[in-house]
Amino acid sequence: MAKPQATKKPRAQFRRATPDERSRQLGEATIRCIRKKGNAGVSARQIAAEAGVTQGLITHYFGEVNELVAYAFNLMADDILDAIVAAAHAGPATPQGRLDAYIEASFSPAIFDQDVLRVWVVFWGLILHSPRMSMSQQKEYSSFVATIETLLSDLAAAEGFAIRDTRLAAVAFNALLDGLWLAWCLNPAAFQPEEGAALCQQWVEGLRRGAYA
Amino acid sequence: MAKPQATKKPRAQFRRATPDERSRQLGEATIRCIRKKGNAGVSARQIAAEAGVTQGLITHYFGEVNELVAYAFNLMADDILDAIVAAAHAGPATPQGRLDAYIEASFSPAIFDQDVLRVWVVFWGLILHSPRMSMSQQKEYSSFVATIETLLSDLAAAEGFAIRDTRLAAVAFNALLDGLWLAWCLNPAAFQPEEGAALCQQWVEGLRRGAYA
DNA sequence: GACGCAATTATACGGTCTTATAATTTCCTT
DNA sequence: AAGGAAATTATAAGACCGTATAATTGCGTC
Repeated sequence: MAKPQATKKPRAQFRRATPDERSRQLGEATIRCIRKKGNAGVSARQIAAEAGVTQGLITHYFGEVNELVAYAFNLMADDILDAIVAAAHAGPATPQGRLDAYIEASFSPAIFDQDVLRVWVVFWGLILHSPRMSMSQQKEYSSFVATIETLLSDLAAAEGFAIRDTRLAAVAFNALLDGLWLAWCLNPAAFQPEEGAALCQQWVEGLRRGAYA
Repeated sequence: MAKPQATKKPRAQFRRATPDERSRQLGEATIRCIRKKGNAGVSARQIAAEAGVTQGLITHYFGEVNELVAYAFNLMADDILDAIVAAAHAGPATPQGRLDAYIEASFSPAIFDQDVLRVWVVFWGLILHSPRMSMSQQKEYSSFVATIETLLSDLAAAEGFAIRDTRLAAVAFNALLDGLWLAWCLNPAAFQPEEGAALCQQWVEGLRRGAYA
């Protein structure tokens, strides 16, 4: 038996890409891996395979896997906030209309989605263990609360009711949204998305009636 | 150099235990491992070492690690619910008093604790991937909501205000609690625990004022 | 069109993981 | 006090993982 000319093994062809292209490609592959397998999907090998490249690229661009995951977190959080804010601005140009649109967008299938929570739970786990991730989270959280704060404050001004501490009210509203999202994703039988949206509206009704004054 | 009499290696002594003892011992070791390292702490080797036994016992009693983790989840969830319910019953024997005590207990350092969330995040991740864990979660969730539902319904009866759907109101209240817990643990600078409790009280005030009628 | 640098692939090493299996010990029963 | 079933330990096999290093190739530049 002779294996004559195969002295050198063939090597895969590849295409060079810019750092931005590769980073985003790897970041999106990371999110897809986590969507599919949760924590079990976070591995340099799997992510590289999902992106169609070799593991070395992760080391090359991010040094270690955690750094790539942190990048993916920012990518996804920004996308979600952008989508919700865009939805809010696309609604009727009144404080009430924008807040309604914000709520509606939060309960839309793109976000009220088990797969999305699956990704988020992995991020939470990392935030609790990595100062690097924690810093990113604080930034993203502030953006969410600030956005809600503006919506609530505009509504209060338009309708003439008082809120003692708008920032805290926004914290509560955001917590209610996240809590409903979490509960529904873990157990979709607990309530209907529309019921969740109604509960948010009722929270706002409490605000109107001076419960937070 | 001679190693004369050591033909047979010594074997560790051990004590037989009842299935209940061992299960609980392993379950508690599991929780300690997760508290310390999150997902990274979920491994048969580490848990067995933490419990001071060998890995074989986990296979012997639980078959696979996931089954042990599900057991640990039930253990911890029951403990927490019991603690909060006990606190509620220890408060003044009025609807208002019990609800206040429930809120206060929820924001106590034993629960409003990063380490506790760290454990919970791991459980959430598993719930989203394992039907077995999901069933446990649904049971625990129902217990929490039912408890709150009773508290709210008693309060409404005592004070004479209306709630259209008490179950949904309880879902919202629970979501608010979980959302605040999550936000604070991920970012303790976001607000003070007392501020969180106040936000819950204000939610109840909205209930009183008929926002959920 | 050849050159050379950086992007990318390929490969190897040491470690931990899960599960399975065999050997040993405890303790209940008689 | 002896015997035996079940609990427990010990060990091994095979897979994956993260990181480091060397080899190759794409592609801008001269």
